[in-house]
Amino acid sequence: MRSSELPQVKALGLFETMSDQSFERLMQAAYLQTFPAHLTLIHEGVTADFLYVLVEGAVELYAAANGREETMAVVRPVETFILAAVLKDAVYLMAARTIARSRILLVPAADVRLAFEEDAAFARAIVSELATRYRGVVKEHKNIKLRSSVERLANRLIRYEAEQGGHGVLELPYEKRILASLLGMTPENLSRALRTLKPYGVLVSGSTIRLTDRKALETLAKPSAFIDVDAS
Amino acid sequence: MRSSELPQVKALGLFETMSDQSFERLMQAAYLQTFPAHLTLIHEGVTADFLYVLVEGAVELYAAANGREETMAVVRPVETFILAAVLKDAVYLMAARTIARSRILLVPAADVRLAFEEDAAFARAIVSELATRYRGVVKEHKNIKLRSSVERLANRLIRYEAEQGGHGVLELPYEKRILASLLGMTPENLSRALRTLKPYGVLVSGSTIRLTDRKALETLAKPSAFIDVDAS
DNA sequence: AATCCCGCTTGATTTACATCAACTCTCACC
DNA sequence: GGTGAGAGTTGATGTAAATCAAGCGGGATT
Repeated sequence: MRSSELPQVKALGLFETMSDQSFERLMQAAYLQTFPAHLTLIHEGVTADFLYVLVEGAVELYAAANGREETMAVVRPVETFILAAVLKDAVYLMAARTIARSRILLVPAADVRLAFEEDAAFARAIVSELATRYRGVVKEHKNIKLRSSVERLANRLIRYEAEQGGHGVLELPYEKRILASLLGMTPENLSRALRTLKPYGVLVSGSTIRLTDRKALETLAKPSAFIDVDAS
Repeated sequence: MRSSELPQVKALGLFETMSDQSFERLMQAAYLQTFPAHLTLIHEGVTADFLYVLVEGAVELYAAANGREETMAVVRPVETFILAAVLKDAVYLMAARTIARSRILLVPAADVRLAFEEDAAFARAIVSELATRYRGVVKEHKNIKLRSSVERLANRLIRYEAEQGGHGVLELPYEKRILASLLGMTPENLSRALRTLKPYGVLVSGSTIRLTDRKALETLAKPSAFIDVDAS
């Protein structure tokens, strides 16, 4: 694999500390591929053959049961996904599909496990990454169990606004129906929840949202470092 | 630390492959302590100073926000808890309290991180453990997002019955109010949910439950290897 | 420009679950 | 052996959110 995206991949927390040699070898086994939007990349229950690195685009991780389907997470570039299944040589617990046209690096699972054995720095990075992801899911789980849907939405808006520069404006990074599912609600309810937030200074115009009263919104949302913050 | 429980601890997936020397050193830094029931061991938001190994008893992991409090998991012997926080040298995301009188091994976090650096087998075991835990939370998250409370209860009963030998009888391993919170419902609703399961052969007598119609119960519960099974 | 499609919104209704309140039962404790 | 506290149950009621059903509006297709 040769490409201009390589430096971005190497810059990822997971890869940046590993030796250049190991990284080189790992990348030689990898494929960079472009997928159209709305293509299913991974099916639930299939053995994990690749570690995926999303270089460009957007990918939705989802799960289905009982005829229902819910979005579990949305992956944005540059980020890896389904690391745990690869390490355990197990079956994917979530399915994945592209939201938009995406450039994705596919690293064979066996090579990842080999590099883990041979490069101590990579092993350390993997542990750090896994622990962070673990904590991320725990936070998401707390989010669902402890907050109402309006509170979840409010906190999500606050987070997006901060990620996008903190200028009081935010752009929803994907369709509202996906956001709704991610927040554990129906599209209809997301629509209503946004209107509920209007008195708290949330002005919606399509996928652009302005927050004009942070104080009020935060009073409602009660953001918490133990639920909302991404890092560590 | 010297005690008759040491072999049980060494037998844990996390420790069994590590060198005797590293294990010895780790245990020398550790304390074995007995705590009474209903004692809070860990507060949310405090820096992780110890890796905990529950040797005997039962521990509830819970989280609070918005004046609400929910059980996130129940730890049973012999098992470790809050490994991710220890590895990241971060703050606990969940609080912990004993459900019953418990014997707990406290391993200083710094020693765990040191052993991780020095013992490659231990590093491997940690990755495996973390990945398994990660997948466990993902499953729990799917459980909450994709199933109704009655379905969650039905699957939980099926799981307990299997764990306890598959003889059609199971003992609830802790109080119903904790089970209710773990399943994301109120105690009142757990009570009612158990009654709605009566036509499916669920006979309740205190904390003892008999399952007399597995077929019917499974038809309702639709257990899934990607949500319910513990291993990998 | 007309048409279709699909995401989104809005309103009406239903449903699952929480809350509130009262009562029973068990068990620890004096 | 009586008393009180807390777990569990049951019933009545309230509420958040899902479902059902139209309709709107913007973008792609022809």
